[in-house]
Amino acid sequence: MASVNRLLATKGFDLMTVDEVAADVGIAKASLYKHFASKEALAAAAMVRILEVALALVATLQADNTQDAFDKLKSVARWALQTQLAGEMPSLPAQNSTLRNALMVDRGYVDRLIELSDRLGEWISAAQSSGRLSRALPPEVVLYTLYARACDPVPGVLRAGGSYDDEQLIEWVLSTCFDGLAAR
Amino acid sequence: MASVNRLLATKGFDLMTVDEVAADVGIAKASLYKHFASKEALAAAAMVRILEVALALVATLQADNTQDAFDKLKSVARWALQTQLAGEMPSLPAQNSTLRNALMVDRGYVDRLIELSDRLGEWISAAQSSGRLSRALPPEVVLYTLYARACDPVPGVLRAGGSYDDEQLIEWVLSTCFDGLAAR
DNA sequence: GTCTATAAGAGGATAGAC
DNA sequence: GTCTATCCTCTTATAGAC
Repeated sequence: MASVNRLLATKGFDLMTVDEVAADVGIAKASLYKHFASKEALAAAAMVRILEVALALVATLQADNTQDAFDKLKSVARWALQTQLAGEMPSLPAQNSTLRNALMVDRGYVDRLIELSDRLGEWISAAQSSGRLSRALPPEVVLYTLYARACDPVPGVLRAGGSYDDEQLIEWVLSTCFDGLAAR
Repeated sequence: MASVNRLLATKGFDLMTVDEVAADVGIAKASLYKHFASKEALAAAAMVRILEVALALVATLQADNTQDAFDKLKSVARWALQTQLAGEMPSLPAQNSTLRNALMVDRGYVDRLIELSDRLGEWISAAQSSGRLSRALPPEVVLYTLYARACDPVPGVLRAGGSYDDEQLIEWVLSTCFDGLAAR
């Protein structure tokens, strides 16, 4: 799973080959196919794994009284960016690819994605009510934006081209996301 | 080129097959290879074409005295989102793939990308000086963020899932980009 | 559960006629 | 410039022994 997540993060689903995964794990490809029915199933398992981690983080944050809903959303976004820079955030396909279809019929994946969306949705509503999150945006728009930013290519590009440390870089990307490009 | 741009936009480079392009154009695959040396060259030509359009837009905006630098950046972003929703914005690969390497040695592509970046960079500096664009962000971060938003998957997802018209949807995405998710 | 070997097919690219 | 036919490599997936 760790190998798959890393390869999925760096190359994406289509460019990741099962041979590569097998080589990285150190077993034969046929052995891998004894555990996973297909390449899609392999990727789906990796996606489920990262969703589990996300759900665990959300559960921890829910018990935290020192942060309000807005801060919690930001904490989740920060974790996503950190995970992405660590090469552990599989980049999911936007609309294309066979993977998308395979994931959408995978109960384990869909159920967890819905659960995560529900939890985040509650925080979005709360943060809009409290006035910290923009009320001009439909909750749907906020949710999809957060999902998209979790796979944002910007941190990777900045790290590759730049002389900034990861900490600084993540704060800037978080700022573009929550504060926007315009001055405040 | 139009076919390639559309296919590149919907499926991405890796999932787009030369057979598909040929079929879409209505000629044999071998005929296509008489005009373009490789699949990479085909995609590069499409990328150059969209960069040309972008540069033309920038040139037009430069002559416009009714908008300041900040507004011009926003206009470019709006055009990018419209083009993307029209299925004419090829989605470039972030860091992975053979395409990236092929593009980076393609003089026609690199020269135009640098020119575009220079033009946008001037507006970014000006907009920061005038105080409309955040001074807390390095110009580099702003530029990469704008490029990334031009290929943002959010508008496509929102359109697929939603009952909003394109106009409204683009304004929301522009808002998340320039104003951020946080309330102002 | 792991392996070697191989099937099956997709897809990039080319040969060579017209 | 366009076509048909073909090559060849890469990749997913399976057969079957140990």
